[in-house]
Amino acid sequence: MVTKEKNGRGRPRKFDVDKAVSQAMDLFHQNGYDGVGIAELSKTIGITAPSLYAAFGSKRELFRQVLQHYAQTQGSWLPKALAEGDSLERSIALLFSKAAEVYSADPQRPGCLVIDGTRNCGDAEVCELAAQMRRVARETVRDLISTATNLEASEAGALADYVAMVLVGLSGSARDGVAVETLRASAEIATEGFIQQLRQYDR
Amino acid sequence: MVTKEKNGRGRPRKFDVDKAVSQAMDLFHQNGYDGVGIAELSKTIGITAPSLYAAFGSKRELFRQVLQHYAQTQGSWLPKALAEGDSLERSIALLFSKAAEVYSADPQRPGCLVIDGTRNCGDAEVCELAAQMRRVARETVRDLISTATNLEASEAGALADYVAMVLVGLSGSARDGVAVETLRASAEIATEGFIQQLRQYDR
DNA sequence: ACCTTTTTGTATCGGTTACTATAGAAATAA
DNA sequence: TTATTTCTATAGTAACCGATACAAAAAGGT
Repeated sequence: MVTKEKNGRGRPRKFDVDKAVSQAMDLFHQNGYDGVGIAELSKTIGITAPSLYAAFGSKRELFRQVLQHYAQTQGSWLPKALAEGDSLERSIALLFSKAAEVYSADPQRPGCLVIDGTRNCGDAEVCELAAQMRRVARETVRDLISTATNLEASEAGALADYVAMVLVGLSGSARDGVAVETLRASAEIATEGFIQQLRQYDR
Repeated sequence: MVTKEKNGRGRPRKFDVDKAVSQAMDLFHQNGYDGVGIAELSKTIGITAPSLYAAFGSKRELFRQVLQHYAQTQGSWLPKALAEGDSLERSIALLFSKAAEVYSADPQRPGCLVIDGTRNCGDAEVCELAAQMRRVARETVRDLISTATNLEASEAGALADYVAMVLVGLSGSARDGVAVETLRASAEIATEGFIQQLRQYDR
């Protein structure tokens, strides 16, 4: 990590903040934002509630840091997959198949934290945090489509919305317990739909 | 309704049970199972908590009745759409486009209660109730595919899983606030993927 | 009128939620 | 050492969770 706050004068803290964020990420990924309580968080991290609040301010702020950490670790496959393909079709195919694998890789933490971590969440601000990250991801996909083709903005947008819808479907299905191979098969069919529509736009 | 219990001996109840189930359905659809409390339920229905428990037994039992009511009203479009199309391709196209409309018809209750109502739900039994209904829907789709084509069981199953994944994607996207037209466009692309894969299997 | 049955409202149960006031413990700086 | 800073633990806040004990109220049966 870049932020390595130098030790001040006071008593040094007994736990690793980065590790705590990572542990919190796992919990939120498993049970969603509302499904994880301060008691479970502090117990898992191994500190008491006041220490947690001294370090992160609030459950909401902790989740904000968790989302950033997620984007830099678990969620980093998305921009990578988009950059790897040698063509737009291959990039999307890679995106969908990678999603199928990643979303079902850990049976205890299926799906995507950004997509499903705040579903049915009562805290509107927390929902907005995840929504913003989803918007960024959608724009990344849309920009790739725009730069790789000569499509109109509305057409590139429609394709990006379709990609987003498929990712939501794969994440939710993984959360419902659908197996990897099943997910991958659905991802391939979804890829064919994308290619088909792309060619229809492109002519 | 069929069940019209004749008035017994005791004090007559002051509220309509069916109407109460309908109101509870709306609340659960809006905020998910865990997102609705007994206080909100009883306040909306217009009764006190003891009356609610006397009529339904528990929050879990109330939700069970809500799911059945949902299947008979809001969710009845699914088997209808599957039966209406004059071909398998048309049936799936109808299914997806109908889903896009229904899931975003009411901005206050987007998506599907069965798909997203128990997402991140802490009660495992309640999750299983919804999961069972999803399984029934998947089998309905699979049976239609099997009877309409000469595909192997695994191929029909893969197509049914794809259809389920798309429905999850449409419901979740609707819940994320995606507009009707956007949803419909994604549904059409998803339909093309289905048709493409169907033809590939069929040859 | 009296008894039985069922629903009603009041008031509350124990448990959990996110969060914090207070004070002591452990480190550094002077 | 003394003072300052910061973390830690104990204990507790008010509000909410699902679910109830209790008794009065309102109906039918006899």
